[in-house]
Amino acid sequence: MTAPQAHIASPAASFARPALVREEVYLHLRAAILGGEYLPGERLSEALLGVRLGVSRTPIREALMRLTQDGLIDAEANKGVRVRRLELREVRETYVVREELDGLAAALAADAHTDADAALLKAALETLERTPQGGARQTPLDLAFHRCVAAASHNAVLLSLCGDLEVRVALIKHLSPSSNTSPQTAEQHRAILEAVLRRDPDAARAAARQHVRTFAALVIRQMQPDHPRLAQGEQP
Amino acid sequence: MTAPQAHIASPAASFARPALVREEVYLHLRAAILGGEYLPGERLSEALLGVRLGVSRTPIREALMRLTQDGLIDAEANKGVRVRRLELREVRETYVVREELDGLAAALAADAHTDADAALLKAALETLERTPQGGARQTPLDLAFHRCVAAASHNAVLLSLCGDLEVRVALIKHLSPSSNTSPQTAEQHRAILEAVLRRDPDAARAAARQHVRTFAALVIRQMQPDHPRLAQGEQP
DNA sequence: ACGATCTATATTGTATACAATATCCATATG
DNA sequence: CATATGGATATTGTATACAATATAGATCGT
Repeated sequence: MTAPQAHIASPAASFARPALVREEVYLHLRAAILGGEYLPGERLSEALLGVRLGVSRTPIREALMRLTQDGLIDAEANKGVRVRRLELREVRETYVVREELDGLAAALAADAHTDADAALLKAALETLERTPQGGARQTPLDLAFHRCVAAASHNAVLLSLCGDLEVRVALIKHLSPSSNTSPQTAEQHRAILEAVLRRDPDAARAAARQHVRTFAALVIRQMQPDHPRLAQGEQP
Repeated sequence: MTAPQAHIASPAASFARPALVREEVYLHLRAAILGGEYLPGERLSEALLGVRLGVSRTPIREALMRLTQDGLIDAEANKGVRVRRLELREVRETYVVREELDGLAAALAADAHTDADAALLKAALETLERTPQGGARQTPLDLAFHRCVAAASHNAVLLSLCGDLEVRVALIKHLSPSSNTSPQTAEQHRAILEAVLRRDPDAARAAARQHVRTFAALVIRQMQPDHPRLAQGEQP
């Protein structure tokens, strides 16, 4: 292709950062998968995606490889890739680790946060609380708050890991959007924020861990095979 | 290239699993970087690597992207990749997280390990203890022991994360190979093993965390700018 | 009718060709 | 002499071509 494709970047291609086709493809596919546009088990053909996005197979392949390492798709040699089907076991394992890492992040944030971090945290939580519950709009704001906490830890490695774990679980979040609307969620967020602001690492860690546990229980309950929301039929 | 290249797989190309060129290239480059064959800051040209390994640029590029996500190399758009230069800050941050994750792994292993895990753990530690100290041969055995602990946790997500973190720090391990030979290392390994075997999660966690702290202190000390071993001159 | 094998098709894996960007060195200019 | 500028060179980014493997359907045999 010679002419740059116009239909990848959704909001504004005007001052788009990437300029690298593979980057745009990666972001596009990631959003599409996490948004439930492609369902677990669905096969992603390189050629088809190339035609659909108006680019050659090369950047498609490179984006698919990144997504594979992200854990969003499964790749089999000579057989292409499929959107990953998260098993209950993996979700459970992920939350066990997240409880530890989010707890660490909150504890570190309590020690290390700056005034700027504090302002960001307060702003993130206020935005979140002002948003009506239950909508799909709440999920990204919830993620933003947790990312702010991780960022306030001033530990880039930890921040990166928390993000990776979050993305994986987000694979099934769009199937259980009601997780955010638990009545306990709001006050737990407050508890985390307050412990961090008062520079109490132990309380911050405990609050963050409790929050992860609550959240995990909700998500996992909805993943039970008999739960109405996703009695997802296996598609071979 | 039409003829399959023979000089990538070092030990035995006879029953090599990959069969995918990009996989072989990935493993080869990873080992080379971790082995210190390519030094931090060194530029890796796709064309040159392709010629050197006897393959085209395509699998090289794909391997380099994986290594980028692994954190072993830095990629800049239109400017290629360089072997990552680990900063003291990142090493410190990594060990803070590792202390938490290795501790968790040990605690879970104490709860969840099977008889087979126990046998593997004992074997790994015995092999490690029988190996003369100080040699480069000890590093992989040390890693193997820790991987056994993580595996005994029966948490695949955690195992994967521990591996990722380990690989990153291994970037500078070859510059400070003496870290393994600390007199405390051996007894700390024993302490972890025994706590796990007696199914004492708290003790296992404490032992693992202490071990990471000890190890981190050694590595970080050797990274100080004035330390003789690596007063590595910046190469622009 | 059922199963196996073989062939046609489609898809992935690798190689190469072309385009765009960066790098470097020589030259010119203040 | 230092700095800016221009073009030649090299390297990366993308597209396409070719090879190898897998998939599906048809044909043949029992």
